[in-house]
Amino acid sequence: MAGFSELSDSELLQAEELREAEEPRSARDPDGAGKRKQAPRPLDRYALRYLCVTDLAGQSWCEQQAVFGMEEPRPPAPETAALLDAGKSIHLARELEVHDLVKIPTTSREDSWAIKILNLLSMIPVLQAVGHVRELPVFGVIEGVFVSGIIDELRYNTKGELELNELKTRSRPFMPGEAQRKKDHFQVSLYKYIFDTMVQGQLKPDVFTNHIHLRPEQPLGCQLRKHAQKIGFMITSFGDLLELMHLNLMFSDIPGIDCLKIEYSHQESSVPLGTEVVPYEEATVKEKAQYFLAYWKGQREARGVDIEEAWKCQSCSYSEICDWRKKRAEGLEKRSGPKKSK
DNA sequence: ATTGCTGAATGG
Repeated sequence: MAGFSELSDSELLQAEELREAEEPRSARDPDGAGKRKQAPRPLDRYALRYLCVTDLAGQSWCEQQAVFGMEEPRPPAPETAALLDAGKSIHLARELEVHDLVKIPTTSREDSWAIKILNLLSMIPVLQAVGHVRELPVFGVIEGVFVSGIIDELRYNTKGELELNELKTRSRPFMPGEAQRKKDHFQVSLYKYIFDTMVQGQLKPDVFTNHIHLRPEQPLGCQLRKHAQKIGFMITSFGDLLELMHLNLMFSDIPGIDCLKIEYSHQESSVPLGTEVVPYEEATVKEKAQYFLAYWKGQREARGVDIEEAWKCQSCSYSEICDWRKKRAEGLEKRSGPKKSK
């Protein structure tokens, strides 16, 4: 509590958790009413109005796993959970080095989205003045799908370039394998893609109303308005904020990201393991995004990993219900040929 | 919509 009460001019707003009673998914459609004409696209089936950057990155690891994660979320295995927790607290500690967290009560969906947008807007002048921010939110539309994410760290380096830095902490003291690096490269490339389009002024107010179905006329909560005012935004409705956001991004004079870096470090010893400079290939990023989003738009079936990456299944909590894995095993059996002839 | 609708990322 005490840690969160200090206010500074660079603070991160946080939606105060208000959990409502959860409704089981099965109770939503008690079947029978509407006859199915066509299978809905996965986005609609899971009632997803947007995807996160890490959802797409997760697809790069194993698409089938990412899909299971949406249809029946399961907690990770205990030892993985410990790893994630360790990673989380390291990230939080780093975040607190640069700004405080402030809890803001919310009463509407517009309020919670307003918090994310205010966080973004409040970080732009800090980036320009201090030259360094952490946990910067990004929003954009890729292939017609709204995508949201948070950039770990953004700074102007000694060369004056705008540099993205993503910290990855590891349990074992060496660099990750190819599959993991590929996933991480895609993750940071997506951040750049979204960030660049955002500062080009492409994040228009109607993106939030059309894709997320937020109401511009919705008045923002009192505490939220007070806070917005403190960081220089006089707003009453959510639409006011959207207009301000668009103008701010258009005229903020922020360049695109020049340089993408991933820093791997050992969790226990915090020994740096290596830094990867990720070459940004826009065409490749677009292609991959298009391929992964095609699944969510119902344009193709989900795929699991190929036999070469079957080792991933060992750390997957869905391995025993995965048909892709089963079919792959069956196919392998067939191909292994007539070993025993009677 | 009758009603209702998600912090993202954490690591492998």
